[in-house]
Amino acid sequence: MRTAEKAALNEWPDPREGLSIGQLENHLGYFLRRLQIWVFQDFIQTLRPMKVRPAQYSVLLVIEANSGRSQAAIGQTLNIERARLARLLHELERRKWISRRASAKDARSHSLYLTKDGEKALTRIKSLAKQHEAQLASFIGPRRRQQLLELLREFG
Amino acid sequence: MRTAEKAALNEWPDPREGLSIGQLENHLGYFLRRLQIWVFQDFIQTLRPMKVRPAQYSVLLVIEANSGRSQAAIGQTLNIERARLARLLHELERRKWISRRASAKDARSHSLYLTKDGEKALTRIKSLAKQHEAQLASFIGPRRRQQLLELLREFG
DNA sequence: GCCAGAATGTTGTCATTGACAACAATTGGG
DNA sequence: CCCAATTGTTGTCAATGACAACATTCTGGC
Repeated sequence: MRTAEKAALNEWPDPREGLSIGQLENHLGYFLRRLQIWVFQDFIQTLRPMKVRPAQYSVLLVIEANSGRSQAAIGQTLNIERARLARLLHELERRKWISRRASAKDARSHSLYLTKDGEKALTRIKSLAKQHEAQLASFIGPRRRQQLLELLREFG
Repeated sequence: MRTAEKAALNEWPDPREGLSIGQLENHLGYFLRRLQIWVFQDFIQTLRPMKVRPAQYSVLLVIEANSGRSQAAIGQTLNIERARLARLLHELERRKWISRRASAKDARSHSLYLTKDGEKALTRIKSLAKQHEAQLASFIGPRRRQQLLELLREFG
């Protein structure tokens, strides 16, 4: 029997801290969350010079890739609720990284754009994000990172 | 070029909502978080009859697997901060699922045990958790679930 | 063209979570 | 014995998700 199978059947107490995690061993959500927390904390640390958090970063990238779209469209793409996105955008606007113009087609909605400042900031931000992704690769192994990415990408 | 590679290079706009997620396509953390949110929401929904949330569930399983250990030990195992764990345990104690006794060895610490009620509840809870895990497998595919579990387990 | 219902963005509120600090009681090393 | 560290508790703050109410605007059926 291989190592992974033994662990899956929980034949060993996990030696870490001397405590076993019991049947958590078989819950994908547990491990998913642990890694996700590690990744986000590393992201936040690495991007600290620009004071950008993951949600803000995702909004900036989606605006960059879809210039002029509405808040509703951005929010649906990222699964960010209207109210929360409105407040996120206020902050990005306060920092002069994005601008919102009244849409020509629909007076209810705002078209979102990166400003020149925003583009400049995003260049630096992407460079830090790249560094973060490299740290992640070195933590979990570049090959495993790639495998995980491919397995997960199909549910975006 | 294969589909995954095309997507990785962002040659297509993602047709969902008509918007592209831009360079998020290459961020493991983004996909990790999306799936993690799906998993936790399904867990919370499925366990609603018992009103148990993921953190509570993980604490119950670890106490079950490590009867009599201290809050500090449980907290370190699950990466739950002291203050938060204290409040989690108050709630579980209020529901009469766990008991805390003064430790014989160290008067500062509390030994944690499941009560009879707790064991009974945990049986039902585990059955719902099993149902949740089956739903997850049918959502992402049993094979992919197993692959992800094995890839992630090495960082518990 | 008109009106009811839907969509859009804004603001307010609430519950959960993570992080941190302060504190009392207790332990352990020197 | 004394001082630093540990344990558990409580309080506070910031970030987040969820939800409701609201004004404005659009859309579809008539």
